Amino acid sequence: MTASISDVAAQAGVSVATVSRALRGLPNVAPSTRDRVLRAAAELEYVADPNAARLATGQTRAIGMVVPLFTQWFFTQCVAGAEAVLTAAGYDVLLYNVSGTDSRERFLDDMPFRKRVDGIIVIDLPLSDVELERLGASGVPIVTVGLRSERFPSVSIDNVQAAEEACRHLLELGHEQIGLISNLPDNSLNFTAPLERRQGYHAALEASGIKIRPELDVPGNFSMEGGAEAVDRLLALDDPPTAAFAESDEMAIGALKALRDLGVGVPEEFSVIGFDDHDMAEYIGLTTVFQPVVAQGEMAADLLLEQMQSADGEARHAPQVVMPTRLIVRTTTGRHNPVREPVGSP
Amino acid sequence: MTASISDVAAQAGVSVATVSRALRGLPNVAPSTRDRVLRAAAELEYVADPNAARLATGQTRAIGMVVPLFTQWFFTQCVAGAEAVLTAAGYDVLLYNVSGTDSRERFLDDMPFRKRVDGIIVIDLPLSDVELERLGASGVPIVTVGLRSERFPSVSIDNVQAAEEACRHLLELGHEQIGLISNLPDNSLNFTAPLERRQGYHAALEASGIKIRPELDVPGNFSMEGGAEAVDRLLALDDPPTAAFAESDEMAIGALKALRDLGVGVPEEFSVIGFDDHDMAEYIGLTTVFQPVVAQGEMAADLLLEQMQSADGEARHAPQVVMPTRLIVRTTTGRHNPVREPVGSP
DNA sequence: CTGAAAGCGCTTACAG
DNA sequence: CTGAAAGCGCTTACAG
Repeated sequence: MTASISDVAAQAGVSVATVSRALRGLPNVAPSTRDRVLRAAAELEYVADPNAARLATGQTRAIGMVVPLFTQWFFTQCVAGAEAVLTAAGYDVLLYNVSGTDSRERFLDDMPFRKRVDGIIVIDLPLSDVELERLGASGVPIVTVGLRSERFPSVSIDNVQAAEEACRHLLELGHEQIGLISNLPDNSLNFTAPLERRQGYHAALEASGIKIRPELDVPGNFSMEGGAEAVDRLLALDDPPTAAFAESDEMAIGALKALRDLGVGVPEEFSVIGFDDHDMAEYIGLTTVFQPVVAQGEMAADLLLEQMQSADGEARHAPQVVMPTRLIVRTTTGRHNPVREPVGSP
Repeated sequence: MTASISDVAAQAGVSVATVSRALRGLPNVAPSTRDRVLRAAAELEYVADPNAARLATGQTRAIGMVVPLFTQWFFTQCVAGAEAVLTAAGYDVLLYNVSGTDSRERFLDDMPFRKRVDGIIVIDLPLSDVELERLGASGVPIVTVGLRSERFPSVSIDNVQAAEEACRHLLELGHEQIGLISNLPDNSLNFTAPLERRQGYHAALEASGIKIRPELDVPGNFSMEGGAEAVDRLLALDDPPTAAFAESDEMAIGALKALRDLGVGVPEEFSVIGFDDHDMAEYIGLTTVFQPVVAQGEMAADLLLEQMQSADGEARHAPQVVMPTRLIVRTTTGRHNPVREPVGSP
């Protein structure tokens, strides 16, 4: 029903080989025959069947983006960045939404991207060494974002240092009891970001000679709801903190809501700092640490394209790109102000 | 390098036809040979090349999602909904990000999805009748979300009525001068939602016998930034409104920020209502009108799957699903309170 | 500069 | 229940 290459060949009075060459802009086609072919193709509204081309060449001209839970802000932004450069380079982009531990297992077992794409970008999926090895054995070029490994090129940020900077900001404002709002209690998916950010939190406190109180480390599930619950928990403590570092802006926003509901003034009575610089952070006045998200996606796509070029042949080197972060102070953090202490206390 | 069907056939000692049947679970394969084939496939880590299957069957088992600007909340949620049902049904999902008028033209001209997918879901891309006809002529099943037409199945909401309800809420609170924060000044992409929501705004005011003041209708670009600018504009008016209806929550959030910066109390001095029930609306206390976004995506996927079933054959009927919305009152709207009027004025 | 032909890896009547 | 063979629509040496 729809035109194939032989229809075009017939219409133009040439062979299919010539049509193929002419349409793809290959050299060694007489200008006049190229014209004839182009005209015939246009008349027939011909589009080449990519599947036939894929079969013949072994290249799919498609790449897969694997993300856990792509409705989260970080992932959508990152995918958008990658998508833009991939599309510009003429690639189709396939979405693999790998959320939950079972779909994760299935993905790793089946590796459904094989023979479907020329490469994949894995965003923030934590992978053990043997899992990395398995993926690598599939033969498809991979770049990871968030996760660093020797095995594949990656793009990420320095979570430890960024988190440390966030906490130092709180310390400099005079806070000593600082809550940490982190991931799920079990971190069943084993994300690395929470681990590293926690490490930065510890480093900052220790550098200030402040004792770590484990009860100040509460789960926030990387969601707004979780952030709100975390605050409830922190403020129910006997000796509650005066500030909190939330490992994502979404959790910070949840925290802010809980504080509002509780009637706790921000930042007069409690300071909150987030992580990401979510689009909304500016509008909410949230102090946070900025990370370039779209740019990480773009960079990942660049790395993948590059890696696919040199896929066969020369020794693989796997560049590890670390992008800069920076503290952005807005209005949810302020000086520690022991207004609630009994007047006249030491 | 990677195993093909004939490798499996050799390993199992059967023909490729039998391998094909066995692996796809077709009937008429002896249990013992099926076992043998399965074992051989597992040993060789065989995966069928989908491109070959596509070529042979003419079915791609892939569907395309075309979205303008998918970093916006609405689109990501909607895509997530559709993606989940499509993936569950065994389809690959391709992303077509059609943002900007030029990429829109290119998309409509080339229809790059032809021969690549079995169907597409078009989210909120406004299309003229001739454009719809062109898309339809491509022969690929289509369902639209947001846009209603006789031509294709669609899922949408009643924007007019929903917007009317939002404005009625403001009117019932005593507001008479109500700003409308809408799309771009030119609406160059010709989205239908802003048109319909504006219509609802007009209807509500007219029903209350309130005169429409065109200067209260300001562009907000469906972004937070635009929402903030819109408020600046409204409050610079000689006779400023006391409330505003923003056609999206993102614009409403921008508006809220501008009001905060201006030191205008919400809702004591100014009320704001949004549209969408964005994930964050609850956390911000934003009064808004809820629309089911993920569910619209899911429904679109269901309709598409259904439509693809009956693609050839019986007369096409194009169901138009309209999903319910509802007002959610939170804390950004309140009674009109003419506190700023000079005391003792009539 | 151009064409005939093989081949990519599947699926699917058609026979048996 | 199974196999031989044609065919899907391209690309790519190989000849000329």
